[in-house]
Amino acid sequence: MTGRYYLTTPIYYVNDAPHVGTAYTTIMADALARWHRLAGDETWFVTGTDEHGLKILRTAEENGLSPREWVDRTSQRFVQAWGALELTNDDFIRTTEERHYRSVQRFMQAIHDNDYLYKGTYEGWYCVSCEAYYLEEDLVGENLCPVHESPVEWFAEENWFFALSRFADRLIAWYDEHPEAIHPETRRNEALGILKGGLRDISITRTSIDWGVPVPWDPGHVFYVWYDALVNYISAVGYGTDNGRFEHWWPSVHHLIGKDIIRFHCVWWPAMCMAAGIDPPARYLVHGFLMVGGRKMAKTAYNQVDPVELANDVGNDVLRYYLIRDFPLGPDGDFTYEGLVERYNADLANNLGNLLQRVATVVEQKCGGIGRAPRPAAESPLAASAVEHVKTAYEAWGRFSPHEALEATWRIIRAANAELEAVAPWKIDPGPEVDGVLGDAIEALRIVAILASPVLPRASREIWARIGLSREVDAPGNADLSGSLAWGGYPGGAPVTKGPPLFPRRAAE
RNA sequence: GGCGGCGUAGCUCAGUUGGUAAGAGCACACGGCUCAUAAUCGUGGGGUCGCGGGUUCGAGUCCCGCCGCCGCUACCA
Repeated sequence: MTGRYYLTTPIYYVNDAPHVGTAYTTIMADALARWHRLAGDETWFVTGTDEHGLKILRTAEENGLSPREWVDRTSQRFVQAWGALELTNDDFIRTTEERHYRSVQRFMQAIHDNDYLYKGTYEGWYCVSCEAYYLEEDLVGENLCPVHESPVEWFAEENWFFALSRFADRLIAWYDEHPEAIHPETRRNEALGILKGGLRDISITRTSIDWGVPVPWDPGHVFYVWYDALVNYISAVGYGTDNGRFEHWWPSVHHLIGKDIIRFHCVWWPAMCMAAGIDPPARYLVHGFLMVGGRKMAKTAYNQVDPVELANDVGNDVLRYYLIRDFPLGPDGDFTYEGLVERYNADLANNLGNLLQRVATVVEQKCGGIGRAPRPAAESPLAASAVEHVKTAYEAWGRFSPHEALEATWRIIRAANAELEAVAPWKIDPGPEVDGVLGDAIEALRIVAILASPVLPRASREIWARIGLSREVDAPGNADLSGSLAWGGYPGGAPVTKGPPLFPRRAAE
């Protein structure tokens, strides 16, 4: 299924620090991107930061910096966090970049040219922190913002409106024709619910500030931050600046988003695309929230865990494994340190790490440290189940269900442990039987390393090194059912080396 | 209020269009093994599938009502 795979995360608001919630989204995206590279797809993975708006302007002032200096500094926190977590994004888009300005202006100009914009007046109670207007009845206490409980301000300004209301029917029709566009289905229903409820035009420019992308046909206006932000998905691949490149990647895009921003991504954004005359994005992958002790890991809360600190503590691979194995892409999940340790000990230390260790020891004792080739599929008791689980894992990745893929992958590990137990090569003299079972076990490790590499990039490389393979475990195209993932790829004759435990057991706390 | 979703073993969850599947992993108990990170392998206990009705030869699986939790409700990531 070699194809083109353009994957995005939301761009993160630069005033906030990276937290486990944003790390979850970005790590999930990274794993999906790694899988698709592994499957031989031409892959482009982009994340970035959202850097406009009044809130940023004000915090910059509070810090005695120009907005430019402020966002240069704060966006680095994201660049550094993703670097520390060894994420493999191909680009990092910032909404304050020149290329983004040019794309936004071209894009909005196209919408304007197509007569979907008109001038109107908007006034109401405005919360600077939310960058949003509120209806009077939604305010709490003495004119306080319902989210921040801080005073709102009365704003009245003339701005440009986008005729979103004209797109409800077209969007419904489009989603009818593209039933796979939103995953999982429950989120698709939510989006359709929004559409069927009817849409209201929305104002998309501001005159009250100048920290934003200027409206090209009306000096003094800048685009409202949300509208400028969504365009990142096309500015990052050259819309209006490198159209050949844009057409290469669009619309074969997958937007990974949280369930809270469905309205913007599944309603506003495709409507904007239609208005500008380009295809709506092909697919949305909507994930749930990580909760801590049953509570939403809100970005405004103080009970946040620093994902880099956590990763430094437990290891990048381990954090990745926990987030991807324990939280299906869709529902909410409860993030706990205990859960992480439990998962780590059971799957990584006891199953995978220990399998590698015991195999290395027995190969050393019985085979002089030289790995044996696996038996042919027809003769190996392990092969049949391995092949089946490989297939399941492969398909699960394709279904955006990496947690299932990992579950299937670990079945191979269990089967390998069971076969070792059944034959007990450590009890018998060197010979064909010992060679066969050890070859099978090494072969299982080889295959598992490939399948797990999008989630455990470091450990997978280490496993391949220890079983004496020199090629890259994550070489593009290695996820190939009839190629590298087929039974029997381990050549035998390579040195198998023992090393320190891959994943030492952690004491529960 | 409206719309949508959820409620399955102690925990996290699977359960296609209703019919021998009430399951997996973890945890727990017992047994085996000792190559391995007190790891591993085997066996087992345990669930009225939120509650109450209904449809059906047969319902976690469909319908109605109720209870509990959650999301969205129209410019908060």
